[in-house]
Amino acid sequence: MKAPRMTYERRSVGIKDMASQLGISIGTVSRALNDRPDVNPETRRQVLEAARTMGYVANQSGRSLRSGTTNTIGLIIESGSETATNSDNFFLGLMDGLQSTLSRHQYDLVILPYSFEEDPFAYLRRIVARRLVDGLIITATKRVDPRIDLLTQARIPFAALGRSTTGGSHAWIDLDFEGVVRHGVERLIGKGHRRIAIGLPANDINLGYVCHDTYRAVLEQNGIAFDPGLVIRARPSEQGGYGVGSALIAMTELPTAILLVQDLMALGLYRRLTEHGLVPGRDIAVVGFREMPQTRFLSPHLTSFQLSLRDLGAALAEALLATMKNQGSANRQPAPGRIWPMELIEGESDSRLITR
Amino acid sequence: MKAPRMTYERRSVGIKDMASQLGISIGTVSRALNDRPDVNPETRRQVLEAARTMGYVANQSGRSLRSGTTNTIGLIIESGSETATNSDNFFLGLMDGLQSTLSRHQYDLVILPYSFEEDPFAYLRRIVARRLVDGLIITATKRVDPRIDLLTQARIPFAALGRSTTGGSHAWIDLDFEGVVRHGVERLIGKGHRRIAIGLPANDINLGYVCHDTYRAVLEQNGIAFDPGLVIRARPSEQGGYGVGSALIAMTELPTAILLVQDLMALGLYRRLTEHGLVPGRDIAVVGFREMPQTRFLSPHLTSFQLSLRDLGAALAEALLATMKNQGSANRQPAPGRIWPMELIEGESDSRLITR
DNA sequence: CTGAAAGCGCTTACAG
DNA sequence: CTGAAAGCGCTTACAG
Repeated sequence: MKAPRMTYERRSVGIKDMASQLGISIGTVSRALNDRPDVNPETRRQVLEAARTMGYVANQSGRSLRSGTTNTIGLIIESGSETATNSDNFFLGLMDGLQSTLSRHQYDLVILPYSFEEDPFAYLRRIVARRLVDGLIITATKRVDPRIDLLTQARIPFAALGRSTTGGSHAWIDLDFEGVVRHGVERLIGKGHRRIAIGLPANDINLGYVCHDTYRAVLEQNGIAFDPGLVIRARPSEQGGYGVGSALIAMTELPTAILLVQDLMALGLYRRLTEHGLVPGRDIAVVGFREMPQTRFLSPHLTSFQLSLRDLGAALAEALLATMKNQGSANRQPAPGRIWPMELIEGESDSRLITR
Repeated sequence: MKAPRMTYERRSVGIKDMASQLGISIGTVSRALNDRPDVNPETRRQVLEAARTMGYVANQSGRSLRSGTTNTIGLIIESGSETATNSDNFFLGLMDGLQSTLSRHQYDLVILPYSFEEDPFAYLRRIVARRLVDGLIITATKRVDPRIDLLTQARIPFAALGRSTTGGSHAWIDLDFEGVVRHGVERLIGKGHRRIAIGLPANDINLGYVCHDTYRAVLEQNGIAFDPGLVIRARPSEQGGYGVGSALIAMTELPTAILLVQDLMALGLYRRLTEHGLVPGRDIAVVGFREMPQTRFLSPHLTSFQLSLRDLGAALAEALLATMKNQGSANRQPAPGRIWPMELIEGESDSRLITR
């Protein structure tokens, strides 16, 4: 009543092959391979040698089924959406940092993309139920995000890129939007600007609030009246930045400065200003958000903020690994959230004094 | 001698829970869930209902171990390298097309990133041996690529993005570099250009050959002597394009036109030309390679070639699925290679007549 | 149409 | 230090 071998053609060398080749039991092979202490050094040597020559690597399904772990961490990202298409090199940089840190801890990274047409919650539920991964990094975290409750309940260790009001003690890292807005606005005020506009992405409510509030607070702390007309919301893309440019031009009086809180907007803004005969840095001071390959070539050089995506990825990986270690222990520590600092890089887009 | 449950905390509902809840055997539960024909419709209904309410999804490891398949397709990409950082939205677009086609065939897509510091061959070998996926898409295919032999030997179905001289009958799709060069050069000749430079990526030998040969052939077919001094090799990035600009400027006589066979080069070239007081389209005709978000904003609009990344991803998925179906059947068809056409989009960067 | 049972490839507590 | 054996969660040929 032996079930037929379904995978005959693709059969690769298994632990039994190793054992019979070496004339020892599969248990010993397994122990040697998994660095158990109680193995004769010579036996271990032979096993490792045989694994190398026979090309043996443990079948992950067998291993996972038995041990309950997959040694795999998943990074969940949205594919195909406008945001994703534009966030492009952000994720590739992040992946690199995640990857290098995780592999040092014997974890593999897999990226799990869900289409923007799909329900992110349903997708995540499937991933969780299938037990594909030991831990997860979620991105595009929403202000209210049911995925956080799902993962907490399922007791899957995870770390979130982005703050949320959902949940309470999960690990997260978010970019320092307050810091960017505060630093940017204070810098412009310091250079004598009083009419300072701000360009915000229209898509993410949480980020929008954070930036808006900080912007207003910094102005008022400096005795400048908040003018809601100077808050411009646009899509998080070059196109959005172009729209920000149009909005500026349409104002009865052009602000002397603008701060953008989305990386790609600067491209469209520069283009719109140039089309209109305005020169960034001469006619209006511009401070951008994140320095990236595309903005590095803007002329005049854009003053903006820098972060190491690789380091951010590494920090996310560390946060997740800490959660996983913590999960096992008796007295759980609440996982801390963390604000990721960004460093101002001075360009010439806001260096000149502008008076009107 | 029962092994202790290691995964107590994270235990989720399994097939046994379903069976005991419904008062039937696990075999019947499995059959109902897997759409076997020989199940009482009412039983099936109850099972599906219970799966929904209890949140049951089959554990992938159990399933894989038994069936020998994972229902997962892997896309292998390099993370962290210069190429990857710049290829950015290319992969996100591709993923979207792969994803949507694969999910229609009940496959999940996972992205398997390897660090540029890692040996791609060793990485692939591990993936293969662990039996993580049922099929693979490999990218950044080299002219001579040992990965192809590895996968062929291991009998893992795969499709390659990019041509190779390695292997013979595997599925692959490559962009139509000949077509782009032929079309681009002929177009420029048609507009009266005789001194036409070409900017090629310095990194990929195969692509370099293909483009170089086509460039030369088209020129000679049109009675124009090939001048090796007009072939400029540079890194596949904005920086590289900037260097191409410098090389042009350094020539004793500026060519009247240039064709770039890498998408990002146009950005750097525009910048370098502008810095030097030259206007693309007025002082030198420029034809770019692939239209992408970053080049869409160049002024004057860049004449370049367009492709749908989503469609390309879908085609790669189809090619892989055909291979997988084929693998089982008795008389194997050789999997065909395919050249992916790109469509010229007219801009103003090469519309004006330039005489010197 | 359904149940009982084998077995996929591993890891590991236990006995020696 | 090693072997024999149980069992992780499934799928499926077989018997009824």
